Amino acid sequence: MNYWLMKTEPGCFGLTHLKARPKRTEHWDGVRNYQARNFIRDDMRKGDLAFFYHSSCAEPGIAGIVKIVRAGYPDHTAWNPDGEHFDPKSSPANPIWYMVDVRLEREFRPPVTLAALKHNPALRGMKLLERGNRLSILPVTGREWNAILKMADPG
DNA sequence: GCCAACGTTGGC
DNA sequence: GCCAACGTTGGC
Repeated sequence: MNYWLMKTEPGCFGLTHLKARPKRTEHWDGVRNYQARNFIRDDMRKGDLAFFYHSSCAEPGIAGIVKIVRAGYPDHTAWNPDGEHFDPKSSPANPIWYMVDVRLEREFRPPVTLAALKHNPALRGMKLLERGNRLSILPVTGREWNAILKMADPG
């Protein structure tokens, strides 16, 4: 069982969008970075848990937890010439890009903000907090996972 | 809107 | 294979 952090822009697809989906489940498409792709394709397993992180918004932070309910499979949005995520190099025979399905498991109310994460000494060295980090999918250690869970309101 | 950091592209 | 130019990310 692995832990992850997945970034999304709430103005584009945030926790409220996922919450409104049937079974609170949606595929996580549009990853167009090879390092993130490799995590999705090779390392994410059904049953893994991930923090759902809101970026590029007024209050960046972790909005909740999702479960990987389907392991990596080809991202078909790369094959739609009219779509935002079209990539002519990708084809069903050679997909290049992959996605997983995620289901909303828990909502943090309030979210655990980036400012709070930075303030927690237990999270020193966390990849998310390293400067210049731009990866949209990041592995999270068990220690980091537990430290962040403690920061969330029990609800 | 600004800007630093980073990944990708393409000329050579 | 090098590296400058360019585009994107993402916090502020």
